[in-house]
Amino acid sequence: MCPEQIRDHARETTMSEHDEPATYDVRAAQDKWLPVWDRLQPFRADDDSPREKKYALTMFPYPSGDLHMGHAEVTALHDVIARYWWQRGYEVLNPMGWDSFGLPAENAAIRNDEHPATYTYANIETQYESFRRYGISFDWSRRLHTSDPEYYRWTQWLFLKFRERGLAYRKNSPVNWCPNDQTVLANEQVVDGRCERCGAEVTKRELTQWYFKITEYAQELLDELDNLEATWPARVVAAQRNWIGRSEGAHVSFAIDGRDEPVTVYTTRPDTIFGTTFMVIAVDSALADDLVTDAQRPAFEAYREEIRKETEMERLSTDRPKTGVDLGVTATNPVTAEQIPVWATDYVLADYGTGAVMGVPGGDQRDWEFATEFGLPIVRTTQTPDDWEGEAFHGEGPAINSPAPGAAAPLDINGLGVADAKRATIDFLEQRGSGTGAVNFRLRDWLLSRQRYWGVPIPVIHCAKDGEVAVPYDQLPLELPELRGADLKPKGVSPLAAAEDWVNVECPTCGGPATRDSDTMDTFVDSSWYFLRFCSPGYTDGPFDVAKANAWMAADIYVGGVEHAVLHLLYARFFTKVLRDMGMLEVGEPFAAQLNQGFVINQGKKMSKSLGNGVNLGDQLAEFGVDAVRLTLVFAGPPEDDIDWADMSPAGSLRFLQRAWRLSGDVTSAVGTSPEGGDVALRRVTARTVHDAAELVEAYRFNVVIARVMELVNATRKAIDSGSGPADPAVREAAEAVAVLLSLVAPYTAEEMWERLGHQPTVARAGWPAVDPALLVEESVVAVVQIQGKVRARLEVSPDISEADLEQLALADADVVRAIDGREVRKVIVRAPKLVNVVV
RNA sequence: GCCCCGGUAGCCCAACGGCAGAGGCAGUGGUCUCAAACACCAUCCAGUGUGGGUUCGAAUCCCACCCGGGGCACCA
Repeated sequence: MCPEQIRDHARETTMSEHDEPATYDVRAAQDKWLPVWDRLQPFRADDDSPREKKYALTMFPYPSGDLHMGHAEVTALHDVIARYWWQRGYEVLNPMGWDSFGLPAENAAIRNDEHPATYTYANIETQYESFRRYGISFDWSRRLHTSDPEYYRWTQWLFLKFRERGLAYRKNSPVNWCPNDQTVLANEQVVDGRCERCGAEVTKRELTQWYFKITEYAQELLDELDNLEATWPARVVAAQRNWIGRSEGAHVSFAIDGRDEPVTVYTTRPDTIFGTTFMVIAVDSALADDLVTDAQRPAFEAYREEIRKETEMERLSTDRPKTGVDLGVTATNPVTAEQIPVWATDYVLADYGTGAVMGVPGGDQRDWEFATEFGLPIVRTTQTPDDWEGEAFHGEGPAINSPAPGAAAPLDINGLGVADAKRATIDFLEQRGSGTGAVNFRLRDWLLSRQRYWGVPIPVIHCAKDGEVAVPYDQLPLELPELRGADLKPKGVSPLAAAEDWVNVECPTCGGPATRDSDTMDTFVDSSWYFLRFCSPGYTDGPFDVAKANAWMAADIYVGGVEHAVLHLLYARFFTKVLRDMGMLEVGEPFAAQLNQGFVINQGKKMSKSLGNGVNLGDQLAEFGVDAVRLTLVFAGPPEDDIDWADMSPAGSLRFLQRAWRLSGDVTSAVGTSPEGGDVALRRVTARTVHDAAELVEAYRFNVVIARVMELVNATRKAIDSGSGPADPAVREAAEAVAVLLSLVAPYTAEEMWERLGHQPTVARAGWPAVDPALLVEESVVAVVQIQGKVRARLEVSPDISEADLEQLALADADVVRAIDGREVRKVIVRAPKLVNVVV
């Protein structure tokens, strides 16, 4: 298609014979209503409103370039809910801001030899203008940016408060390192051994870093998911449960030959302890280093060196042979008193449990492979099923060899099922003082230090004499030094460390020479509390006004991408719980309900530059207008499903909007005319549509709402053209309902309709149409008569017909009599007023 | 391997355990036009992934399997 042939749908205005425009000018409408809305400020949330409050939250974006299809989809869906609440008479808080710290700005700054703020704030302005034209009902007076000093001042304040409570601490440990971005990564940011952001293979480094003690809240974070199950997407709840990864088992102490301290292992299967034929320790743990004998040290260190060179990718591949080194010491099985060898290996993780595991090859496949590799004995402790052909068996079955036949042991669990055997073993260990029941979590503490510039400086000073010293609260915000371009190039240490004027300071305690912490915070810290700041964005006496936060929180809906299922959502939940424990919040969960939108894809594939299948939002908006694009995204299907743009028809959406708009021009009755006495059939459709639309919006079934509005438009069109005519007050009632319902998704079209119907702006605050309950009851319904489940007749009956009357009527019907054909009626099921089923 | 979600016309999607179709896209036929595009009007189209079960009656509930999407995974 050559460019001249591309039709300009949005601008097109055709005239009918009566000089009555058949379509309205989409672009002119956009230009016309934006200033009106600016003047009316219909979506400004009033903290002191007597109306019931609703908090409609959608994930704030990172300012990279202009808005794209993904932003368009999530905000269009979100806006249906926010605008619906306004129409229903709630006071709605619907704020927006930017998550404006982060790596892309820093990389752009290096590329262009400029300050990251230049890129950041230019993009924010671009996105802000696009959002405005896109007509989302945001309260712009509450706009915030996490990179503003007046915002990150409070991020630093919260960090210091967390630190005072022992929830922010430094420790030295092997951490995930992205060699490309030259910074550490949280566990959550490593996906399949690669950096979530850039895809580089992640390696390990031994570093001293800041952590948030999220593990202290692991149990509560898990427990509260039960209460969120009804209102959060199942996949998010499942993902968080998986990530927290609670397991129940026992700590068991093994005495070590020639060492005072025993070694404690964590196991989920204490009942298999009789099958423990060796012990394995994480090779990269301090414990392994401590246990190894002088004779074995050279072999151990060589092995450890070999392992350190591996990337995460290599370590995670499960199909390679097991490796390890004998540490040269022996441990004593506390139940059998047997001496077993102690090995170091890389298949045991240093930072989970105790970093040491009892090797039970009969019950654990990894141990089986290790035992096979090194010729260690294998003892089964659970009876395998008759048809078992596998190796290690971890299923249900009676305990065997516990103890082995003929062997003497102070404990005997033979014959017990797994659960009973576990309990008996733990009881025994507890009595002996060599073990205890224990719970473990997969969740690790949250590594928050980043060796980059464009983030929140960690407000701590390191002094040779006083150690870690907090920057005094009255010196916050601790602002970033002015660095740009080449200063920001990744060097493996934070660029802040090289800013000598900034990093060298006097110790606040002793006045001696000291240095600032040169790392910045993970940007997930910024987004863990922004929804609280929105409740009082200008507040200067704390991160937020406690009374206002308590008035608005929790958010009644949080709309956003499922890619944040564990990261952001888990961190935000953690922050909320800590703030509650600090007495600053009443709620312990930030998001009462949640909705995840799907992706916008094209031709069955994710949009990408390399595939060349990207759909540009700006082009779509220019061609079809804001309303048609929004309508297309909302109508496409259930919100959580992916939308394939190739299957969609924004032109069809625009056609529908024009059809709807045309109704408003056809209405001839005066504004304010009572619908009483209007065509009852149409009034019923209107009432039913308005009534059902409310339920459908609340169930997030926006696509069905649109379908129902289309039906209403069709019914109204018919009434005008071939029914009661344009002067019927029922037609006005219907057209006005269409305008209000459309205001949830097509604000410009709805406003045009509302004006043409003789009303003042803005339709967005017109209020939900009143529904006469009498109109929801049908005058007559069609009852279906089935013979053997097949429909044989239809009867028009009153909706409140009795079952007996309906049965009688059905059996008397000529078609029914013919269908029964003299056979004996064995049973008649009657479901008045809809159905009769005759069984013969 | 374990756990979640989903399979309905050519396509996107509807359907309190009760007539499989609400809406849209595409298609087809008309109206308009010198002709076409746009627009408008009309119309065609499946028995619900497979196999069992429960029920008077199953797209819907239960079981198994297949396919697709997602989460966790050397976490002891």
